[in-house]
Amino acid sequence: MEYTISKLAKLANVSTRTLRYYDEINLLKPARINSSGYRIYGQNEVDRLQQILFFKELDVDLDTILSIMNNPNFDKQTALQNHYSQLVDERNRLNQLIETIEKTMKHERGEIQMSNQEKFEAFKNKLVTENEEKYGEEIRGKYGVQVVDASNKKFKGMSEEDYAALEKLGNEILDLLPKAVATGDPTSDIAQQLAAKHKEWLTFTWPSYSKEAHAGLADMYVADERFKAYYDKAVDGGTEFLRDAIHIFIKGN
Amino acid sequence: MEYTISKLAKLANVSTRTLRYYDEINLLKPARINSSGYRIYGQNEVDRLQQILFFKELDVDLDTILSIMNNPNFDKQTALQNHYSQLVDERNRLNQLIETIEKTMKHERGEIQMSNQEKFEAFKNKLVTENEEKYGEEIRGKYGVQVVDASNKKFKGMSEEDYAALEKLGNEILDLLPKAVATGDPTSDIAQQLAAKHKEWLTFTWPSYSKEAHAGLADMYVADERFKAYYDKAVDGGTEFLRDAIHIFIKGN
DNA sequence: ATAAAGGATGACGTAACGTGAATGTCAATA
DNA sequence: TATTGACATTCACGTTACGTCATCCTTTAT
Repeated sequence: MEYTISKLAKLANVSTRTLRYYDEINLLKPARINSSGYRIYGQNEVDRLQQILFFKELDVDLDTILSIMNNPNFDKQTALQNHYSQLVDERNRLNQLIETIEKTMKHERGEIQMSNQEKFEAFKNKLVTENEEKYGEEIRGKYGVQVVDASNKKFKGMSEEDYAALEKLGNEILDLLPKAVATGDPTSDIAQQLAAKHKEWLTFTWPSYSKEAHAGLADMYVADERFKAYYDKAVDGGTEFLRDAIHIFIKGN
Repeated sequence: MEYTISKLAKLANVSTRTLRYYDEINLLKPARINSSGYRIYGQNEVDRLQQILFFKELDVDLDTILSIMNNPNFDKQTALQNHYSQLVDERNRLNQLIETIEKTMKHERGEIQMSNQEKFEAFKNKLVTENEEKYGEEIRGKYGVQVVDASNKKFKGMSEEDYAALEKLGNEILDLLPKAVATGDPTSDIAQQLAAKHKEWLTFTWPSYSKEAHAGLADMYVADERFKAYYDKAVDGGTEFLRDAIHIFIKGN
């Protein structure tokens, strides 16, 4: 059986360019050249190509393959051994890399976690501070001056306008809350408006808004007497209602 | 702290060519160029280079590193994830290769084993043939004509001179054996000379001499009545003595 | 007869530098 | 002060294993 270059290429699943290149570097010469200058390959060449591709599979470079195939006394066993060691080394290197990346990713996730945690704590402290400003000494006595001062510092970055807008939003929420509770339905338009406004208010100081965090905060309102007092002061049962409205809100958005 | 190109190169353990290349592809520009056209790097550049090298460690290509470093909103976590998957894939590929090589090596060792086994069988047959020539019909009856003929063919490659030399060695061994036995000591000089000569004789027809094979052959002499008869004919207890001498010989050589 | 398919030979491009060659600059020494 | 050696600069070619044109020739099918 004789093969033209493209027949052989298809047979072995390589490109014709590859075969011409192998010819060029004397790795695989055609059996003969016909009268039109076409490369013609025979069975020997097919076998040799199979051998070449076998070594290539093993990531042996062509130069080495050339040595292997041209030197009959070439110690194939030793060559394989060497290549084997290289591959194992390479695998070890990869394992190292993979481990490093795993650590890095874990570390970064940890940082994000920590940083979110930190932000959350700071945020909580800030709310405490605000409440404190409104309700005075009794809270300060409970949580100490240091915590409050530290949290104040963390949020000093805000501009006057931002702060004013934030205040406005806060007041709008307090205005809206009794009206929403009056509907008795957390899914009502006005209740959902309330939740939306709360989100707006929240994103003002919380850079990375997420539904989970929003829901968590809503739950925290109910669980923490200080916040409960703040919202319940506007209307009785206001905190629970706000929480329910928020939970419904995040499911629909 | 400012660094010239070679200072930074040494610090980061890269070549100056690498730094010039990074400059060329805008991956790492020097902080400034001094009046003589020298590249001057500062602390920022050191840090950036560390980052670059970190990614390089992870086998990220320079083009991607450039994107990562130039785009501050680049999602590092996702990038690492992607790269991580690639590395794992690559490791899987390597595992495949390693497994294939292991199989191949085992297979080839198997072939060598088999071929050695075959040679051993053939060798044994040859000795039988020689004995047969000396002791005639009774052995031929035991082992059949076919085996003998087949083994004869296998060893026809030997030249006249080789064969003569081999015969001479064989006779020398038979001459030496009674004298060695007379000393009563397998560690004696003459016994060890005997063993050495036996090795010489053996390597004549056995291309791949090994201590283990030599010892194995010695044991076989004692276990196989035909060989035992051959050596014991020269001197009583000669076979066992030869075996002991050989065992001692291979330990000292 | 003509067109499509397949063959051949250049020759450039790739990634990340290594390795000169030719030339300029700086600090120290005879 | 002149020189030397270390260090700097910019070309520019080489490396691997082909991919991808461009240009031209041969075979096969219609």
